[in-house]
Amino acid sequence: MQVTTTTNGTEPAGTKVRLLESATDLFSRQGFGATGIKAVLAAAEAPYGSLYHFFPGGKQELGAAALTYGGDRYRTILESIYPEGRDVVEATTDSFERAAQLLEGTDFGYACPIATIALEVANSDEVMREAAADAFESWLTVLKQRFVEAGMTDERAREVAIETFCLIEGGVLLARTIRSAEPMHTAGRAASALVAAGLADSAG
Amino acid sequence: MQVTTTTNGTEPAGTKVRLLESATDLFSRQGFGATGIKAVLAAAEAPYGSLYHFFPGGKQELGAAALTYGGDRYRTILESIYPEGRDVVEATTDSFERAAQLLEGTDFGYACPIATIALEVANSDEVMREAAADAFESWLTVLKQRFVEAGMTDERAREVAIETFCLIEGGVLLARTIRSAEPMHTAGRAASALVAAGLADSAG
DNA sequence: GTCTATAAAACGATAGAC
DNA sequence: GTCTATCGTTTTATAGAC
Repeated sequence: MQVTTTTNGTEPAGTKVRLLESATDLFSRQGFGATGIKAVLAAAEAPYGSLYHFFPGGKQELGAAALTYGGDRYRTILESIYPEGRDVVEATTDSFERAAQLLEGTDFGYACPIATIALEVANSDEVMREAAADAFESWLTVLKQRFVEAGMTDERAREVAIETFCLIEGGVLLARTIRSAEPMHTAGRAASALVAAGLADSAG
Repeated sequence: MQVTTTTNGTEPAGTKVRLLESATDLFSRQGFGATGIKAVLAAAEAPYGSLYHFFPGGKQELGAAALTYGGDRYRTILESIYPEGRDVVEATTDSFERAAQLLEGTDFGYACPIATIALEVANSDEVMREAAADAFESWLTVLKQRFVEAGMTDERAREVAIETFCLIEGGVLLARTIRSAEPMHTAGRAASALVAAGLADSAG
């Protein structure tokens, strides 16, 4: 009787989740290629062989699973920042301010769980690239849905979702590199303005 | 009599430049950690030891030099897209369309020469992080200068420069990951609108 | 079923031949 | 001054002990 199909078990699931959390954290902050599986195992306080037990496909399978895991986690956060009914301009401003605080609070160590890895594997690993693409699309879907509920057309809502995404990802990249939260504040104001413009256009 | 101080020499400089070009290309598309120096040397058709001859500091020095080299090259391109006197809204639209065409023309292999590496080293290699930061700041300076010349205040010009940067970098990240030029077109329209808004505000 | 000890390969770096 | 052959380490992956 196999119980390794779900991660909802009582005891044996713990190691797998710790592995995913460590992998998401290390891969996103140091890069996928630069992080050895040994470092992931050490951070998760897991024995060597457990990686190949939970992820028979080795580092690639762990990488793809970490992208899915990190993508799901941030989607949940996004849904909590944009609860149904909340003013979307306000929520947008809030999401950038939160990211800015997180960056400053972690000495600019906070990183997008997907971006670093996505840029590395976009042209070299199709399996991982698709996992990253699915994660990004799930975020865009959440944003689009909220914008539609706020009154935008489907087409306009997707555009504004993409604009918001680009500003936050570009902001994190610049903020981490120059070690300043300035880009997050600036990008946040621009995103809020674009969301407001999208609402105004659709309201005609 | 040493002639290794400049890269302008007749024959011996060729290898160094080829090394920098290969490094910039491979590091930005596959990642710094995932790319071995052997692969860089092979792409540059340079013998093994030449790397340590031109870059005694090894891989780190090559990485930092590649960031400076790639940063300078794109700054030159940026200056050609935003020549003095050209309408900055038009130039902004143009820069995103060019990036979109480049992405489609290279099967989404085109990548920012800095972004991938910057995300990898932002929290692990201070020397390379500073090289990446200098490159980004040099691009922002070009944009800001053109925006000031077009009539924006210093403060507003830097803000709009940052917004444009974030949209293009976020756009390239998303486009490469989902293998579609859609984000570049969408981000381009948003950037042009933000530049136009910046001009209108300053003209107020 | 869980983990440790080992193997084969690739890495960055260097010493020394030309 | 230019390059090749080699060193020691670290990497991923596996085979087999418990």
